[in-house]
Amino acid sequence: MAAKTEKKDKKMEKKKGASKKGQAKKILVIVESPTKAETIEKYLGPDYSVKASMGHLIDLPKSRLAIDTEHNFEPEYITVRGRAKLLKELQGDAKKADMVLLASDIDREGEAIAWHLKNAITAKTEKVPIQRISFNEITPQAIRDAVAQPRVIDEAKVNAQKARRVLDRLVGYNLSPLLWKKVKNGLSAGRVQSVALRIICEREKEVENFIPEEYWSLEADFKVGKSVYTAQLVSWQGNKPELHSEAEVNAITGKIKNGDYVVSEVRETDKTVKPKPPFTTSQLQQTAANRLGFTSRKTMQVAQQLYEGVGIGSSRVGLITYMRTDSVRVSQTALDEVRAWLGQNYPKELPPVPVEYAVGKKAQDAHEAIRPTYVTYTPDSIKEHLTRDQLRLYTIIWERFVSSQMNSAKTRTLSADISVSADDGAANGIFRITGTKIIEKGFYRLIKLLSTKEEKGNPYPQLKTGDRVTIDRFHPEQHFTQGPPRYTDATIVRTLEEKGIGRPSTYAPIISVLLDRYYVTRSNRQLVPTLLGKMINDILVEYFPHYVDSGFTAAMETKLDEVEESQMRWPDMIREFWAPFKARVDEVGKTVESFKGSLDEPTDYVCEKCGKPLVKKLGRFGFFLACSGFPECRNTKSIPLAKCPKCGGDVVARKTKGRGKEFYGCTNYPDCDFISHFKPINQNCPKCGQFMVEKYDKKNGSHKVCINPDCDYLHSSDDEEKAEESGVSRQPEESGNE
DNA sequence: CAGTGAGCGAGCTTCCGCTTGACTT
Repeated sequence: MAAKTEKKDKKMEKKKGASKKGQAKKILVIVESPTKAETIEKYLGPDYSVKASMGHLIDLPKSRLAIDTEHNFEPEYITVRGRAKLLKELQGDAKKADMVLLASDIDREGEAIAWHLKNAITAKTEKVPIQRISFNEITPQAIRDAVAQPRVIDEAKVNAQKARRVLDRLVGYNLSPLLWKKVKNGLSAGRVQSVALRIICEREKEVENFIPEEYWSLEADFKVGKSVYTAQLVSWQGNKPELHSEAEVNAITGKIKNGDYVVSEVRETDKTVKPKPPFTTSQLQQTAANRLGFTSRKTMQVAQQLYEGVGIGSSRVGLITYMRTDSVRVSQTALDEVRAWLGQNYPKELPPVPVEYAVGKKAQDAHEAIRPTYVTYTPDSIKEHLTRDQLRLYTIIWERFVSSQMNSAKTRTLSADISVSADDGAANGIFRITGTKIIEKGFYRLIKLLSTKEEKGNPYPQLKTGDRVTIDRFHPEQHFTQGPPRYTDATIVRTLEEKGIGRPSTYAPIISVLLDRYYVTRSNRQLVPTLLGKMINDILVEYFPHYVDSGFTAAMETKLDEVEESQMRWPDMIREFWAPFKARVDEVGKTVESFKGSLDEPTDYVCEKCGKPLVKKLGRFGFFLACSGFPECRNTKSIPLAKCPKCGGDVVARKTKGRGKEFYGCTNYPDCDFISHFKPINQNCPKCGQFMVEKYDKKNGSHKVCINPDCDYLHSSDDEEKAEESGVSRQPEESGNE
């Protein structure tokens, strides 16, 4: 199998020969993650040696298709570039061992990793027995059980992975070159990224087509004794009020301003609020985005740090379980621990039996939920050892897990209707006051960073039917209907997960690839497709609608299940897909005109050399402005992002020589040395008029700051607040499990 | 803190999913 690099390795093998010292032979266990290897080695003791493969070592080559479409789609596997050394080490270790236990993850990919490892080891030595073990939690008991029940590799599962891999390769490596030919070199398309792009583009169309409409709301303050309550007009003449203009509002207030107001009905309803389940990867990314302003990528980076561990005292402590998971399952050990901790600290909020959560249908369930490894490390107790970002992410993980095993909260909502008849008696309206209070705190006692205003309650009116109240003043307010919100990291990840597209390990990279290809830009946290992105999407949707649809992935998964249950042979599955797909690729390649040349985006900028308009183009280094008079006029310039506060010139994006990190400098350099490491946002400081930037730093997270060092506008603002201001807060925070 | 684009060329780009460092500043 792993043909390519093996030949070279064989020579080395003979020289090393018999094991040197009288080292006692051991059982070699191979897992995927080195952090896991460390932990498991501790659990298993001195007879075992645990090593990590760090994911796949054997895969398709990057440089060519490597699928024999003429002969049963046989893939040509090679050792992944840069992994030969590690593979050789594992082969060497295996040779010295008494037995090898392949303990890669329990999902499709893990089974394939085990299979490749087995082949690679067998190619070296056939003497060592190789078996497969699996566990889906890292606890001493689970590991011991797994070791006691070794099994053989599940070939059907491996075949399902092979089919998945081959299918993705065929789609990606056929569609991408078509785009190079028809649009531009270096572009890409694939089963997952193209659907993500499509989802974003379709939403953008809705945003573009949305026509805001004016409407008005009418609130009123009422005095009851010394208290003042704000109420909303909910009914007028027996109907829900639809107010389109100030005049309509004034017509109402005119009629009722001297009316009699009496409480006509008071209702109280109680609601049980259940705690949310512990985090999966997708939920963690969503919550960290909404609460902390983190991108998916940043969430995963910080989570990785917590997983690998931080120095506490003299030792390194892994603070959370594995961060790439689709399951909310929790080990019995962890349940016992959290219940013991709650018994000590919140005995009244400890339910008699553990709270259970259903694992999602699509979950492969190879790992536990993301939870703190030790509940006793409360966020407060370890805050000195963590950076601000680590602490905040750890805090939401800790709060979410601990609260998930606490009692539900109970809230009571009072809704009081205040009726008014118009002066002439011919009209009537109802204003409604609502107030909520918490009557049983339950898990609300614990959560702090995760709590919302709603959970904290709001003023609870003391009113009963028949009370007379007096009007204090009206607050008419103008509004405009809002279009659908653009996707953010949080909402695109939620949507992809719902549709079964992508995996926990790929949610963040999917967003990154759309940004890297310039298909999408991020603007105030929103994902906005570029002209290029829209064009690519239009092409794919027009010519390959079936393959860039979430239904394609769903159908694929169904068939992979059949392969996994040995009801279908994997080459048959691929063949079924391949014939029509390939025919379509060829046809489009032959018949469809090139789109090159229609990529330029008109702008309002004018060429200072020849007076013609400038157009926005995409080059190897991103977008830039070029004269539409090309080739007569070859003027080009960078896109101005803001006015330079030092000299009034243009601030543009630049990349450093070394690794191409973006920064923002004045075009008048070297005459003007203004430079900013932070990207100007399309907003000027209301205090001093200079431009503002979005800053990310360890101390403050992400926040808007005025670029002027002498101006303190918004210097102290925090991401949590910002996340709510940024216009995306209307979107429900997480997938509705209410 | 350069220069980017299109025509002949020449060779390269690309997928999804599993894992970390090794790079810079």
